[in-house]
Amino acid sequence: MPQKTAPDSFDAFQARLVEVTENSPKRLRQCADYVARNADKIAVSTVAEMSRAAGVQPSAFMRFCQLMGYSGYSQMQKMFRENYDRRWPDYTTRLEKLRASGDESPTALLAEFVEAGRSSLEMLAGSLDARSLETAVDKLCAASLIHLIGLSRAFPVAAYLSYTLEKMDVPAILHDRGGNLDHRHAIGPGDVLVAISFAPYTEETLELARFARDRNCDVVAITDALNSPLHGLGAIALTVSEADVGSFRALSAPLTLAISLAVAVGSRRNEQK
Amino acid sequence: MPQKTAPDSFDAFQARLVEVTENSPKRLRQCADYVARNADKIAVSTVAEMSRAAGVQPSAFMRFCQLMGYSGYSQMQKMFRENYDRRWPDYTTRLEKLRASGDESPTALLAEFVEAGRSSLEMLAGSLDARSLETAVDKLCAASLIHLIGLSRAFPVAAYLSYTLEKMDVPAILHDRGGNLDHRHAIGPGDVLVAISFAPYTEETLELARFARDRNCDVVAITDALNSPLHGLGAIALTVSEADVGSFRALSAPLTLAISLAVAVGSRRNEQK
DNA sequence: CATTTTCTGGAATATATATTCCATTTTGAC
DNA sequence: GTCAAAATGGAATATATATTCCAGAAAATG
Repeated sequence: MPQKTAPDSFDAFQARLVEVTENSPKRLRQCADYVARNADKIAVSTVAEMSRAAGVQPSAFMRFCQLMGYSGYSQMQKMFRENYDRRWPDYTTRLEKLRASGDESPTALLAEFVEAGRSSLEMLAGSLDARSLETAVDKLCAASLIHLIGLSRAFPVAAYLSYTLEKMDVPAILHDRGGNLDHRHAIGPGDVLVAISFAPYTEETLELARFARDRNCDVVAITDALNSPLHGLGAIALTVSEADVGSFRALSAPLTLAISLAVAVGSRRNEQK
Repeated sequence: MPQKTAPDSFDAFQARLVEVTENSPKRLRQCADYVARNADKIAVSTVAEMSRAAGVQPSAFMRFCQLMGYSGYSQMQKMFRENYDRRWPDYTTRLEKLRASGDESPTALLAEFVEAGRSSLEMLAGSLDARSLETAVDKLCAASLIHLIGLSRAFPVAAYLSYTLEKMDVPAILHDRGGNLDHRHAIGPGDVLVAISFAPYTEETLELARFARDRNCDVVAITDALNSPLHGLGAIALTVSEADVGSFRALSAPLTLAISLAVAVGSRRNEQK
């Protein structure tokens, strides 16, 4: 099986990995998938550690190494140790370099956004009100149907919530205005609306939130500032601010909040069943 | 002398190293000097290799380790391997621990996702290939029309790209499969496709990428692992991996990459006008 | 459904590597 | 220069780790 010559560069390794993944039995593919995500760990880990992390037996991992064209784990690891040098420089120096390379370059820009994202996440962890989060989870667990709305810049957050909830078998509907169709009358008693909006606040989102409130449905708001109009509706507000680069903002913090919310709700609901 | 507790951080290690160097016999100092210059090699080398490189016997190197406060080379190496990469103790096991300890509160979960997001961003800055990013920006600046596709979990990223590009007056179309309508024949010569997909890779995304390639359009791929099928298409690949919590992943890193890309393209195009 | 082939897990073994030990050499003090 | 103390190198041993092997399970084939 391991007729081909062993990949001796990172690129060759990558190419072979793609081939291998295509049609391989379950365990081998598990190895390939794990390795694809964690290739850098090979240099400093034992087969035992790698196989455990990949969720397979050491012997299965050995077979994977052979499939990749190596005589065994040791030979594969050797390749990584030899190429290990400057491939993954440490974060701080890398970031400085990225920034130094001129304001307008894409890498400098990336460095800025990475920094902004990191500090936004820090703020999120530090300042989100734990009690509001608890309440939001409680309400969403009790809901018969969860409605989601988020337009313009907030749309990716709403879409991701929709994806995650569906994956966890939690009934949820995304009001995405596709075809300019309205589904507001699907909002019934016992339902909860999650409304997501950042400045400048989309009127349609606010309006749906008002509609839900008038029908005595709870509203959970994911928004960006204390003066957001969503606060005025008596919504359970989760406030999350995102640092900006120039006038642009990534969505790291709101998305992280969203997935935490979804997973918390999903796992609690599935336990109750 | 080696009664002190073993240094468990790089700084502590360094401090101890200085002490040790001061008044030590010849061979031990040789070890200290070599290690001072090549500390990073410890994680991936054996005692034999280290001692040979330092010009001493393995046994001398062992004595050096003990002088440093460790029980032996293995313990010292362990410290370096653990600090080698900050995302180590992987999140799956941490979540298991968290669950085992009964702390299943949404706040704890949020903390996990925040941590995962922060380290993903760190990885993004540390490992993204600057040249690929440059090439991607060049191609996208030259494109007459930019096509975007990303389905399932990748959809929020595609949607956000679409939003940002439009805001910056860059002509772009999101192939979102709404109404199950296809728009592939809108892809013309001189256009570029940005295909976004994460495991498990969506067949429709791959297919559109193949279609674009067959029409001689460049494809920029935002994907998550080395074995992504998008690599096989000769696409300009931007690989970004996201740490997971349990089996869930937020999108902080891919989204940050996406907005950097969009802003870089947008501002360069607007300059050129 | 029976039969062959492939795949899998775990235990047994081989190998590499770390670690200790001790005879010999060097160093420093008187 | 002699003696004691410290340092050194290399061989012997212990330990960790990789690797192989095989019996049983699962899939594929006819």
